[in-house]
Amino acid sequence: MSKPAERDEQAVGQFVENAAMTFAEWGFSRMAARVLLTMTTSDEEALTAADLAERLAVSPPAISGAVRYLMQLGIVERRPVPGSRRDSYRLRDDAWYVSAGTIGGVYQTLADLTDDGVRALGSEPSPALDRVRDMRDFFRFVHDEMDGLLERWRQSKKDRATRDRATKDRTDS
Amino acid sequence: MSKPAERDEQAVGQFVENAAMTFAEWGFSRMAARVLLTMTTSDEEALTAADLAERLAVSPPAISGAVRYLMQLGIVERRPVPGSRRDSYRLRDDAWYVSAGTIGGVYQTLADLTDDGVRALGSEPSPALDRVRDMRDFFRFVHDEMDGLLERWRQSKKDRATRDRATKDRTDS
DNA sequence: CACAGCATTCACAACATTGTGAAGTTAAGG
DNA sequence: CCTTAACTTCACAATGTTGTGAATGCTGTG
Repeated sequence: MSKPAERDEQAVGQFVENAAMTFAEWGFSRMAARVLLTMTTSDEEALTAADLAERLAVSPPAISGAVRYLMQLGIVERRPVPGSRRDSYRLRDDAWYVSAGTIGGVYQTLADLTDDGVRALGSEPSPALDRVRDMRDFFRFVHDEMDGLLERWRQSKKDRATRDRATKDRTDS
Repeated sequence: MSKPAERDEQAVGQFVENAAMTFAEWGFSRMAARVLLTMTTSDEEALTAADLAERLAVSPPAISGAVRYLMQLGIVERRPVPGSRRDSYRLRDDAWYVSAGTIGGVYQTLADLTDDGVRALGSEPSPALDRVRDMRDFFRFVHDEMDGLLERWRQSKKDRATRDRATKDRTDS
């Protein structure tokens, strides 16, 4: 058995920044993305605002805004630290599942919005009406598919967990 | 039978701007979104850059950048106008299908990026490793699901078209 | 082959975004 | 009840983004 590779702190930092920037390009708040990735890559169960501020070398207000954003998306939970005035922040176990659901809600918004467009175009047949109806239907379709997709993801994750546990059990024996 | 509702130009304009802004919030280039929606809601098969510039009250360079963006995503096609030096731009029929595929590619990028994170964390078991692996698997999963989802959309659209044609045929008879 | 008509590129200016420092607010502990 | 430690709000400054006008390049046509 080869010796296990160790955590490469510099590479982890690069990954955090790279992934955060890719998220940001997608409309995700930049600082929130950096906070999210920092939390994802740290072994601590929960981090305080001060921890995050230090690791990212930014000021507390920046953290304040970022965690509010993340909490609104349901990705992060706030917990008071017993015996201290600090709050700590913890990633929800099902963070990706939840955030995907939230993001999926955008398709509903888009579908509703597009329905306004359908109405604005009148009932007379026209190429524009065809296109906008198609657009609306597409958004509705994707929204409807989202539920099934997330359910399959959860199932797939559960299967993997079961398999891994079985492997571990064999190893233990 | 009630008289058919007519196209409400003002409402259409509002829809264009609303939808464009929603797209923009999602990382879509603002002007590109306005161009896309304008094309979607116009009855003409194709529009020239000048048409677009006039309808949106912006300068030609803005259109230039926007259509390049849209062409890169495979949403729009450029066609020379016969008998003129102008180019015209046309929405692809399968615009939503194609663009969704392109956007789906982001999940591949994210999965690859996250795989770097997995490597950076080393092979020693740790909470961080679990989380980042989970993240990578999620992106992979969504990417893999995308194909099936788009196939189902295409099928659903085809079914609808068939049904509509049947309805029309009955009406015609 | 020169000109006319578009599209594009470039530098810039207006605008929006985002993180900082300082002041304000809340709550725990002496 | 006052002090202190944390989080938050606010105004501002730095920065990045985005569309404009002027200049440039390209292409078809007479």
